[in-house]
Amino acid sequence: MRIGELAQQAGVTTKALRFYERAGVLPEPARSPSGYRNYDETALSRLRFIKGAQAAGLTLAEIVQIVAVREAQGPPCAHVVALLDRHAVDLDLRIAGLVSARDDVERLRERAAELDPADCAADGICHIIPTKASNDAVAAPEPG
Amino acid sequence: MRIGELAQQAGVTTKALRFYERAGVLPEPARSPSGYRNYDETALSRLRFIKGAQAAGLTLAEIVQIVAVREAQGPPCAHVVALLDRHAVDLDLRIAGLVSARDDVERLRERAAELDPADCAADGICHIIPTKASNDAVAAPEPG
DNA sequence: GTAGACGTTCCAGCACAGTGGAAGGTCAAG
DNA sequence: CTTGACCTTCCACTGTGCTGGAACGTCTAC
Repeated sequence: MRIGELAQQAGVTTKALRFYERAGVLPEPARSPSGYRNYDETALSRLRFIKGAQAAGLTLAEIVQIVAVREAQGPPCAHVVALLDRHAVDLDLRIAGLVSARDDVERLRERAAELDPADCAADGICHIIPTKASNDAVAAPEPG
Repeated sequence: MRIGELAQQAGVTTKALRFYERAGVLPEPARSPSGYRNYDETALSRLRFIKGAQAAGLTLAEIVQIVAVREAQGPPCAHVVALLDRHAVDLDLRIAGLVSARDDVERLRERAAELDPADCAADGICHIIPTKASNDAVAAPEPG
């Protein structure tokens, strides 16, 4: 199976396949005498695994790890669960960060509604955006 | 005011200051005869604005826009509000994406608890990760 | 024999906000 | 006069997952 055929069946580009090979997630295939890559069936199931793992949010580096564990010591399930756990924590952190950022933006928009553009001093560029001096006004909108 | 002094007062590195200048968020300062940058007071308030805008999640490119609008047509409040709106939408999208990814990971962990590593076939690498053929098992865990 | 559709390699770039380092100029103090 | 702290410029690199293109080889069909 040539690279273009595999690419089509797997729904990726040939560029991506060569990239996967260099990244170590896809094993180096056999070559024809003229140097063309010659893939077998296992390449397709490997690619399916890669896509599934990516859909689960794993990076290529992590997929390399999983494949290595599988090849070194059999079923990598424990490793995969640990990876998923770490990702869950990471996702929670990032979600919390984004939610907090979203809240900040919301507060800024409320602040904007109360301010008059005419009061906007030139050296502050825009009075909607709090500078360090007035930062606590955003962190605690209603101190009293 | 020399660059090191400004950097210290603003709480950034001199590298960052030169980077801001090249990015266009910080205006080019006057130079001493020997080529040293010579900042005035406005640089500090500009930096405070930059930090505030970054804290609000705006990119340097957007900050450049805001500054340009301010200098071209006065208070950029409407522009800033539009930017904040766009960021709110963007944040919502990204939060939704991450939450969905988090749910996927959670489902995968539940699936892992039900599976026995002994059943893990080699060509799938790890049966916790669903391949395309069994994808709907994850999308709809309880079809019936 | 030649056109065109494939294949190969390597190098560069994207977005983002900087950081690190090299090679050299400047300034104040001792 | 020299040391050391500071300044200047420019180029490369970080992380992530590819993509685009150049320059060239190969295979198939007409």
